[in-house]
Formats: sequence, C-alpha cells, structure tokens
Amino acid sequence: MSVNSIPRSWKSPKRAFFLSPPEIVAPNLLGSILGHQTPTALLAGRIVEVEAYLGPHITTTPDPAAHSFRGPTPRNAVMFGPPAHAYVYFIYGMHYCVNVTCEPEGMAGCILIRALEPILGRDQMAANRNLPATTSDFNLTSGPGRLCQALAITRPQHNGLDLLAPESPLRLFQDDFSQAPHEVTPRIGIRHAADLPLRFSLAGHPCVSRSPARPSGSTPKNEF
DNA sequence: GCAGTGATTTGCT
DNA sequence: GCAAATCACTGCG
Repeated sequence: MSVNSIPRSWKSPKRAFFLSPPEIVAPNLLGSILGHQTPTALLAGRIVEVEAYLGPHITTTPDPAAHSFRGPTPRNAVMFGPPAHAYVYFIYGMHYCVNVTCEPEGMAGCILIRALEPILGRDQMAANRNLPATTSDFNLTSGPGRLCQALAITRPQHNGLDLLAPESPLRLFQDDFSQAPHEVTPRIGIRHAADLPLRFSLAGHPCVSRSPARPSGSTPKNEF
C-alpha cells in the first residue's frame, strides 16, 4: 500500500499569519500546500491561484460578491469564526469550493483557493476526477470545483476544520518553495464588485485556471 | 456559446 | 409556509 506521509520539511504556518486582511494574506498563501489526509492516501497540491473576499466590516470597499456581505447565516457561519479554518460551500448543484478564513473572529475575511499544482497522490486525484492518470495538471486541479473533487473535499466532511491542527485531515503547510512573482487581477465568475483587483496568481504557472483578464489601462502587479 | 443541478436566501402571503 | 431568484462552476458543443 502506498500511503504518503507528510514530509518533514512541511511546516504549519503561524496562526498570526491569518490575522491580517484577506487581500494581505491571499498573495502570501501562493506557494503554500493544501493537504488532505484520506484513509488511503495523502493528497496534496501547491496553491497557485487565490481570490480574496472582504468581510462586511470593511465599509470603505464594500464587497457584495462575498458570501458574508449580508451578515452571518447558517451557511456562512464558519467565515465569522476563528482564522485559518476551512469554509466549504456547495454551488450550482454540483460543485464544492474551499476557502481559508482570515482576520480575527467576527470579521469574516476569506480566501478562495482557485487552483493547485498536484504534488502528492496525483493518481488518486485523477481517479477522484474520473480522468485518466495521463490527464494534464491543468485538467486535474485548475479551478475551485475541480480541485475540491480531486482532493475529495466536501462540505459535510470538511467545513469548519482547523487547517493548522495536527489532527485535522485537511491542513495547510509551507516549505522552502521560492515564490514566483504573482499577478493581481480582477476576480472571476462574479457579478458584483467584478472590478476589484483581488485575484492573485503565480505569473505564468500552467495550473492557473485561466489567462488573467487585467483591468484595462493598468499594470497587473500589486495594485490593491 | 449555454445547460445542468440543488442548496440557500429572500420576499412574498 | 411557499415560490422564486440567485449562485465565487464545469463540461460540452
């Protein structure tokens, strides 16, 4: 049997890292590793694309695209909880998406993980996606719904988990990965506040979900 | 380009 | 209580 174990070089980030606003945490999450320890395999991928969603306490830049915009509900309760927890939601009747909460409890900052580069358990990821092992990394984990299917992340099993707890099956790690320059562009697939530059991706990485549409007349670097 | 799919929320009685 | 609108997506044409 081939059960991968967590490499010794992978360290959990500090909780304090997640106390900052999502537009600050999000770019620093690029290059980190999301790992899911299933009963039979460790599935892990490097984060290459994220989006920040601002909590409703931010009145200078309202974010009506955020699930937290209208305040706490049963669905989004985890967003208003402590930082570095998983907020998993179900959308369009068939897809799960996974977010990382940030900011102190009550403030509902959130970061959507949009794309990964597969690192461990790639064959199992392909099986989870009902794709041949020969499929590309892009097909496997490029897109928020795809990566949840590949890593077998669901709301019933993973919503609300602490991503820094050693006993949690779903965890975040950092290693000595040297981060490539990142791009900052508008978020994808939303109706409201579609112009805010809150999408962060590793420039030119093949697993980034799509070619970033840059706001016209501006450079795509660090311009929040 | 657009159909599929169902949880969630909102806005009415 | 119930109906309708909404939705941070994916895969197929």
